[in-house]
Amino acid sequence: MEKESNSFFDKVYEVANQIPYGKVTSYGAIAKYLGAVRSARIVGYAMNCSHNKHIPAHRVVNRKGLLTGKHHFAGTNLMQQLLENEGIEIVDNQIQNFETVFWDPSNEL
DNA sequence: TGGTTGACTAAGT
DNA sequence: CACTTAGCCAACC
Repeated sequence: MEKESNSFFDKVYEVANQIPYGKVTSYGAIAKYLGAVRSARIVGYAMNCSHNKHIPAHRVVNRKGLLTGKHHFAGTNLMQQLLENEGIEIVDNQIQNFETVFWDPSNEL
């Protein structure tokens, strides 16, 4: 039951799990919370393996609020469907009112 | 052990 | 204002 996650990935998973319902965040925000703003790419890389974990990766988008990683989901618009199911409006793969639904772990945690 | 990759971000053209 | 280039850093082969 070791929760000591030495890997950067596991740290990302913990933060992603703390994303509240109906909210989204960016890779850079998670990286910033982990103290590695420049490792935003690593966060996205970690999400690549999130399928094995129970991580709401659909709540994590890039800084522009664009669903860049939707291609990695099962369906074509599965990621968008999940977000819309949480009350988030998405048009052209871009989150509307991004600032409204944006959740910054560094600010909330 | 070393080199490539990538669900990013910021800056430049 | 939109596209291009460069820097970043950890995991993967």
